[in-house]
Amino acid sequence: MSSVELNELQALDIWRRAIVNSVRADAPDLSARQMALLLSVYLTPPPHTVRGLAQLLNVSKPAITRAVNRLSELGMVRRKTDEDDRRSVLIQRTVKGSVFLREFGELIVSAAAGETEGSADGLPERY
Amino acid sequence: MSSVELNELQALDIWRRAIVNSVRADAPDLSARQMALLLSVYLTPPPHTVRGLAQLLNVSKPAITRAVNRLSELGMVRRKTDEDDRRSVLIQRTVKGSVFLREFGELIVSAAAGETEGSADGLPERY
DNA sequence: CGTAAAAGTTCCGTTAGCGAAACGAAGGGC
DNA sequence: GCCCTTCGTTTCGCTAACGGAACTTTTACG
Repeated sequence: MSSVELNELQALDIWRRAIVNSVRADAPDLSARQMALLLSVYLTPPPHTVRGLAQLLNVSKPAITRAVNRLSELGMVRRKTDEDDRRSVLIQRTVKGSVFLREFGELIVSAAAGETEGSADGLPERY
Repeated sequence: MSSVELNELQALDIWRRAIVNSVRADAPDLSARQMALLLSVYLTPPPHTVRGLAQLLNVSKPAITRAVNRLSELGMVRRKTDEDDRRSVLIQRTVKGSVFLREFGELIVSAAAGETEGSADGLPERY
């Protein structure tokens, strides 16, 4: 089961509901880069290094360093030097980050659930 | 048809694919606030005022002004003073914003399409 | 009118982020 | 040991964004 069929408008509207609710709830105002990094760390298999993430996101290494700074200030990610190659820094998950993403996932799910039933609140036909 | 059933992990993974591809494609690095504003302007019925958006997103009016500044520099949104109440400024859609969101919608749709088929590239079971 | 309210912007000091270049620390080859 | 590469961070000058107070313009109300 669990088929995932969407047209663009539905998809965008789900995205809108989720992100609007997240902003309303006063969640940290993460940039697209920061969010992409966070999700990559949590949803793709480790290890995650600065250079790997820079390559994955097609962004400079300093940009990754800064995003990791921000996310680790928020406690959503943690640095650990790789003992097998002490030049490398491993970006690791934290409990706080897991909690944040779980809640964010719930936000998306309920946004998607609200989307199809009735499609209540007058969306425009075009955009 | 077009049932939208998701569990949290699927939802987050779709979100990840979409946002990672967007970042990789060198799309403007919008913050959550900016994205929420953009989507609200395009997907909910007008009129959209600074005041209304501030209330919708639960942020201050200056924060909206700044987000509109950024988005209008990018050409994705336009200001128009309301002739019926010249204190108000209407935030309007633009062609460029429509194009951006259409592409972004396609990104989500293909992220969702790639999600279920095979679920190929080893996601971790937990997060 | 005249004063109050509302709407949006601008100012203030501060903080975060940018790309490019340079840097120190660690590893690999020989 | 030595050199060269790799890895991540730091520095540089600069731009964007922050919250909050103050301000301008416009409207509403006596």
